[in-house]
Amino acid sequence: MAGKRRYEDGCAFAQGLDVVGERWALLVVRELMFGPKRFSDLKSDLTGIATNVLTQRLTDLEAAGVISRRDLPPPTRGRVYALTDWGRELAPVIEVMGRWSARNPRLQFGWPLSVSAAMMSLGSMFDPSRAEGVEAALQFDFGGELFAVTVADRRLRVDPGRHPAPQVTVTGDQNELLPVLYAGMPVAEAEANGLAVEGDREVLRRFATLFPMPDPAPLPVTAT
Amino acid sequence: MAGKRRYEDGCAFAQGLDVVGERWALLVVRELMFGPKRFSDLKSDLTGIATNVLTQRLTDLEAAGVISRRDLPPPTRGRVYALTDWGRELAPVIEVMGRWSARNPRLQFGWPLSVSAAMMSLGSMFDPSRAEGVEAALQFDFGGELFAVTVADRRLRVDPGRHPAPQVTVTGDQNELLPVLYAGMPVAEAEANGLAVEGDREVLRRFATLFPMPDPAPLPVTAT
DNA sequence: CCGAATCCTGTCCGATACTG
DNA sequence: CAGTATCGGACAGGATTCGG
Repeated sequence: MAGKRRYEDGCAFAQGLDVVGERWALLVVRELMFGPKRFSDLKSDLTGIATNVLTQRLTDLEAAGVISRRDLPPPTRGRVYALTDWGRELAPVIEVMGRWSARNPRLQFGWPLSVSAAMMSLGSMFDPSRAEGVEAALQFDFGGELFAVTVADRRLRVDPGRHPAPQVTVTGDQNELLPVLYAGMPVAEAEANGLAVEGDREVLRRFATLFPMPDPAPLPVTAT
Repeated sequence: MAGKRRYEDGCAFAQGLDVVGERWALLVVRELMFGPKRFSDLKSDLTGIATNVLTQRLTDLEAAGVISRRDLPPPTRGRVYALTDWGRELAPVIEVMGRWSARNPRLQFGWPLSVSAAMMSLGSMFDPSRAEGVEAALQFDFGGELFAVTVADRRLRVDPGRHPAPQVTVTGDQNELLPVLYAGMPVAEAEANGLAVEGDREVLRRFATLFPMPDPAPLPVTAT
């Protein structure tokens, strides 16, 4: 419940911060972006979140209309949390802010990304102007979570589930793939690191050129 | 300073939240979007912020490279805070999130908007598809803060300062103009409320059709 | 075992008073 | 004008416990 600390500001943006501006809230949304999850999945994907905080966020986000909870039918007992249509419309917010954050001069590359974070980052970093004439159909399998990724008509699609006709299939840990996309690591090196690539490696290599990293912003002139 | 509570998440988006995800941070950025401001201006435009919190945010945002502080040359004693180039790139983040928030089913219209909030909302709500063939040149004067607003080539520009050749000039309180843009209030009614309109009222009337309000998202099925 | 409620502790926020 | 000092209270973080 909570005493609901709010900005009393007529600005819709500020009222949006009242809904999803609290700590962890947008990360919960990010984790649900590709489909419903259970409490324990959220807890393990959001490393560091406390159970009571997660409970609180789920309660608040449901009350606001951003997510909904559903009880699973037997035999799979349990409940899952899913974005509402309105909640799913936060995807551009996450993508645009992710793109801004890519210029963070203090960006850290050491920490791992969750599967959802890695897949959302594709939409953030995709550059349509580089996709002229590119057609690609990829399937990713990150520990059993499948994604169908398609580039066509200068657009990128990232859908949960199996791809009907992939040209290349990538299986392994998402954190082994990301250096190929964002740091120019050769595909062969990622394979040596444990990533399994089946099919047309050239499609993956070409795909990896569509996600340019922007230059980092300047650090402040720390007069400390 | 401070023990800097951080998500230790490799996701650039999450690291962006580490920079501008704290309470009030993005509202400070919003207030600086059209030019530098002094501490006391920020304090009065952000109704409800405590001075120590504002100090803390300005310190943190400067350390992160989002804003910079400059001491004014004599005779105007004092210092001002300005966005860095990287900080200015947060404009799309605020606009996209503002657009999402416009569908908030609990959106409150009672509270006033600051001048910067009102001007940022134009960029959020502008619909290019409605601006086909529209050319408009407006000047707004909100208590001495001037803005040059231009629609041309299906694009909207909102710049601080005087417009070189306005077709219509609006003077008064920004909160008297907004119902004309977002709630279909007739220009004449806003004038009766105290807004001063000089020049071609038809330009303003046409301008007001470019900012459609989306349907609110459904409220959750409160099964309390 | 999953989802959540309940401690307790530490940090951050909010409001006001005060100072260079 | 531009902050600092102070303090109560709200919220986050972590561990433990409870109910289905």
